[in-house]
Amino acid sequence: MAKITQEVAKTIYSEISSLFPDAHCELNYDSDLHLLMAIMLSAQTTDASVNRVTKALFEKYPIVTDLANAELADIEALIKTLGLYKNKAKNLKALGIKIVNDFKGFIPSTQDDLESLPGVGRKTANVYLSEWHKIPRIAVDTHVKRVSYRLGLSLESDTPEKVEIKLMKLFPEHQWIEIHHKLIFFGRYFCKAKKPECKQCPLLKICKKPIL
DNA sequence: ATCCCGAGGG
DNA sequence: CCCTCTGGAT
Repeated sequence: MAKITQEVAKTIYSEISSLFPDAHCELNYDSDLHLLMAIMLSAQTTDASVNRVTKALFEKYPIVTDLANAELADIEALIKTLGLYKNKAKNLKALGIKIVNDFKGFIPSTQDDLESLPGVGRKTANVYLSEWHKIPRIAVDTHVKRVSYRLGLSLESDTPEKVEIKLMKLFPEHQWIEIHHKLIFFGRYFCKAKKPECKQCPLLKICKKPIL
């Protein structure tokens, strides 16, 4: 039973690798702080929308003390075109203050410390750790969750953390960082929520929920 | 379980 | 109009 699933995982890896050989993080950033900010802003929002506001945001707040001293209204104005912008603005400033006060101005590098920051949960911490520190993680977002369910790797009722654990058992650790990006690209551009490209999908035979 | 919450696509 | 987009806090 578990053996069969491992074979399936191998097929999935090979097929989506062919579709998206160079899947990668599509958020723009130029420092660890700015990466963390961009990931936080990307909640329930497309990366393209985030990239549209971060250029000006990063110019106004180059380092963490700038963010800690920011006027809330200024941050809000800069990210107003994003969903959930009031929460995100409040969290950004509070995150800056906490990093200055509790972490000597350095972005923390452990899961627990990252998740202690306002607006940073498991998913955001996972993305940050794998993207900046290259620590193997599989962040489960809406795309990964949907694709995993459709391909029969997880249940629809599974929490993101459960999906994450199942995927970590399925794929070897050295593939975690890239499989995360490949699943994202596959979900974003191919196995889309609304109009998935099922007719041309190389994984149609595996899929539990084909829409034809 | 519910709230937050704008842009883009269909 | 409706749904979706790399969620987190209460």
